Order: sequence, then structure tokens, then C-alpha cells
Amino acid sequence: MAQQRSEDTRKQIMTTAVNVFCRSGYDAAGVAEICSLAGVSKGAFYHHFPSKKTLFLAIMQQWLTEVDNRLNALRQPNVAVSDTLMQMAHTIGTVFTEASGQLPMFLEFMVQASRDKTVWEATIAPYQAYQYRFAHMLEEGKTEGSIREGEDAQAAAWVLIAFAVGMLLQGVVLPETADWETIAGRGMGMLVESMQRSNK
Amino acid sequence: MAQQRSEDTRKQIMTTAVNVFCRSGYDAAGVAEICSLAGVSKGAFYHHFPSKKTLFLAIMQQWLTEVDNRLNALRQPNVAVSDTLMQMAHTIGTVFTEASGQLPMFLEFMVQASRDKTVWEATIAPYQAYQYRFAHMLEEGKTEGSIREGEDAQAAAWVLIAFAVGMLLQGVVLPETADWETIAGRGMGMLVESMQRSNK
DNA sequence: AAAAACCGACCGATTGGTCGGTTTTTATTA
DNA sequence: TAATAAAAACCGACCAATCGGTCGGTTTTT
Repeated sequence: MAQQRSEDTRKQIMTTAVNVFCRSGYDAAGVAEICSLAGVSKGAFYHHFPSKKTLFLAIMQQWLTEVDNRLNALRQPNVAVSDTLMQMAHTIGTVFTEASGQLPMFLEFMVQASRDKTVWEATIAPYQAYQYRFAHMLEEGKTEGSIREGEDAQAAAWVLIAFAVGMLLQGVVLPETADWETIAGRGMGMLVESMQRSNK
Repeated sequence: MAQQRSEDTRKQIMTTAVNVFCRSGYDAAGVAEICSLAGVSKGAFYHHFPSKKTLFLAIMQQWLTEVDNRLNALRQPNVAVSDTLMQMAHTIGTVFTEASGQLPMFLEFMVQASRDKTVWEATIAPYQAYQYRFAHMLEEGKTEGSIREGEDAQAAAWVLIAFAVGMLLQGVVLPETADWETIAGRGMGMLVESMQRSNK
């Protein structure tokens, strides 16, 4: 292959950086440490990334598109919206066991987004897109019949995301404290149940 | 008063530190900057706090007891548990407008707890106490009649906390993006509604 | 006069980032 | 295919800036 080595080095830096960022956080993570663990010199690092922040943004971008793909794959036609939501809750549950090592990265994204304007702008757009997608899905559920008319799709979408975010955060801070997979399912079940029935 | 000046200095350092921690985060916040903004010398700082981490823990402790008091004040006898929960959701909503400036501190607590063992141990106990209290409250709701029998109080308590945490986090990262007060109410309404009715 | 509170210059360690030079890959010839 | 020059990738010693924390001395309170 042509520029195979260059690509390998770049990937190596990024995957190593994820681990270091997870363990130490963005600020405490040193470029020198990342380079050392990645088996790469500082020169190579700054050849691929203009700055530490650029590396962070690259990792974030990759993560956001990954999540986007997962969500796309989950939503299938001919399946009731309520069932899709339950399936999503189950997926969140599996994330705890699968990617538990990389979970703190999610926290780090939030923290940096709340502080750095550049990071925030890179986060806000996809994040709102998630909300938009959920709201759209709920509207589908209405016409389809699995979601009651009268439900405020916009607000409900935010509620769903808040719950998901809260679950992820608890999984990061309190792993092994509870059976998060079961709880994620129960919580989503409660929300879906409420959206199905007519309230009064 | 006796040691009035000393007390003033200590409070001044703590309140200033909250602002700096919120803006820059724990790692990026410099002791020198905190001292400068607080109008206090470094000598005074280290006279009151053995280290930066000690200061952080002191702030956290104060925050946790504050939350504890709020929760205690909210739970009144002779009021249905479901109503208390709705009242709590409303309180969360007001937090967004009241303490929006200090909200990022909550994020910082989570981040540090997930990384530093000392901070984690100081957080985990009160946090689980919250869950225990909610579970207990839900059990009360059962005997009282406002919560259906059969509801898993332990799991439901975690769901409630996850939702609250997620709401707070969204308020930090995306202020002014949505009417969080309304959404907090709607989400809690959904959860409470599900816990009231018998599902199937 | 003793003790507590406070001051700020100073220190070793570490940080993100730079830069002149070397090695490896690619493109272009003969 | 071999030789070669240009470009890309990589190296690591080095730097200015900043960090948390110290300490001998001064001021204020008891």
C-alpha cells in the first residue's frame, strides 16, 4: 500500500490517546506519555496532529460518526418505534460491558465541550441531530400507532436522551454498583409505557 | 468575633475556587489564579488548605450536604410520594436558572470521582445514599397507595437518579437550547405515571 | 509575648510545542 | 531495473512557560 505506514502511525496515536485520555483526562494526559505508549516520537505526533486539541477533536469526530452509524443501524422499517426504543435501551446496556474501558471518554467529551468553544461547536451539531432524529422517530410512532397522539415529541426526545446520558454517566462513575443493563431496560420501559398509553 | 478574618478568607477562597473550577476545570485551574482572584496570597491559601485537592474535597463536601438538606426539606409527610417526585422535578428545573453558573461544578465532581480514588470514595457514599433514600421513598409510596405494588423500588430509584443526572448534564452542556424546566417536569411525569398505573 | 494569619519570592518538576537533522517512501529518470 | 532526487515521515534534544507547593519572614490577633 501507498502511505500505509503513515496511516498506521496515525491510528496508533489515536487509539493510544483514547486510553490515556480515559485514565488521566484531557488536561492531565501528556503528549509525551501518549507518544511513549504509542511507540512514536514527538516529531511523528506533531507531524500528524498540529496540537493536542486537534487530536482530541479527531477522536471525538470518529466517536460521533460511530454513534451515528449505530443509531442508523438500529432503526429499521417495519418495526414498531416502541420496539426500536427498547432495542436501543438494550444496546446501551451492552455498551457497559463492551466498551466499559472507553466509556470515560464520553465524560471527557462533555467536559471539554462545556469549556472549550471549539469542542462545543463540534459537539452541539451532532448532539442536536440526535434529538431531532428521536423526535422524528416519535412522530413516526404516532402515525404508526405505537405512540399516543398528543405526546410532545420534542420534549419526549430530550427526555429519552437525558435518560440515556444519565445512564452512561452512572456507568462511568459507578461501574459494578448495579445491574445497569437491567436498569436501562426498566427505565426505557417506563418511558415507553407512558408514551403508549393516553394519560387521562 | 473571634477568628472572623480567618473564616472570611477561607470562604472567599472557596467561593472563588468554585468559579475558577467551573470555568477551567480542576486540572487547568491554577492555585495562583484562585489566589489572585480571591485577593489572597499563596501563603494564606496553603495556611487554610494543605493542597489543591483538599480544597476541592471541601467544596464537594459542602455541595453534597447542601443537596442533602434540599432533599430533606422537599420530602414532607402527608404528601403523596408521587407529588413529592413532581416537586423535585420542578426544583431541578429551578436549579437551571438559579445556580446555572455553578452547574459545571457538578460535572467536575463526576469527572474527578471517576479518576481519583480519594474523590471517588468521598462521592460514592452520599450518592448511594441518595439512591437508598429514593428507593425508600418509593416503598413508602407503595404502602401509601400512590405507587403500584410490583414496582422494583431499587431499579426505579436508579432510573430516577439517572434521569436527574442526565438533565443536569444537558443543562450544563446545552444551556438555552431547550426549556429544561418543562422537560424535567415532563420526564418526571412520564416516570411517575408509569409507576402509578399497573402495567398490564 | 505568644500564636495565628498572612505574605510573596522562590523551587524543582512537568507541560505543550519547536526545530534542525535523519530515515524512509515515492516519483522520475536512464 | 537501477540510480537518483524530491517529498513525506520520523526522530529526540531542547525551550519557555507554568504548575503545585515551600519557607523564612512580617503583620495581626489573642
